[in-house]
Amino acid sequence: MNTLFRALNDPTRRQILEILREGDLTAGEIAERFDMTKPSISHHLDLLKQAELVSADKRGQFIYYTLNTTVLDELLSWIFTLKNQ
Amino acid sequence: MNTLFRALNDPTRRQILEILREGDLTAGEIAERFDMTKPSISHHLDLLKQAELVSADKRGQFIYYTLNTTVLDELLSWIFTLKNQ
DNA sequence: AAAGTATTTAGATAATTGTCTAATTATTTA
DNA sequence: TAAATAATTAGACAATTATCTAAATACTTT
Repeated sequence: MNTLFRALNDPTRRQILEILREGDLTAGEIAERFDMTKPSISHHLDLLKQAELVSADKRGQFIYYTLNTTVLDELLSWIFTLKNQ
Repeated sequence: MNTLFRALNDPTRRQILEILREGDLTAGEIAERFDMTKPSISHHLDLLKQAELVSADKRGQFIYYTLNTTVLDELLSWIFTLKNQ
């Protein structure tokens, strides 16, 4: 849970997840959408990957990133427990 | 959302929320349950209050803290949107 | 009013985090 | 094989955060 919350605790990373909801993108395509250097985006992608919120798939020269929402189920049930629901 | 995620991004604060799920407690009672000084707990309570995850109710010399899960609804719908559900 | 209890505020410090530039690795194409 | 392209890794730096001790505020009880 710690890694998950840490990953979610940044607006850029949350926006990356929202963008990936529309479909897979390469690291470069993701970086294009932000006013930030590629190494910075690469670092954010790494944290998202650590939390298993995205998976990286290398195809030739490119690395495609895919949203992975499975790990959010754990978060959902934590919230529901808090809400006694 | 930023304040909410920031508040949730700490194991002590998440544990405070879990404890308050069982019922309201004073700041001192909360602090007793942690191996941490009262000022540190007070600081954590302040961040939870900023995120509106708890509310503070002063009764005489004591301040009772109450869990407030309403703000979690926003988080739930953000997660559901990500999951396309 | 003074002493005691509950809690917060202030200020300091070490650790973590987000960002950058420069360098490196890996792949493709001329 | 050399040059170009995609992406990461390394290293530095400023900002933020978690924690502590000491001091201040607020209320209660004697």
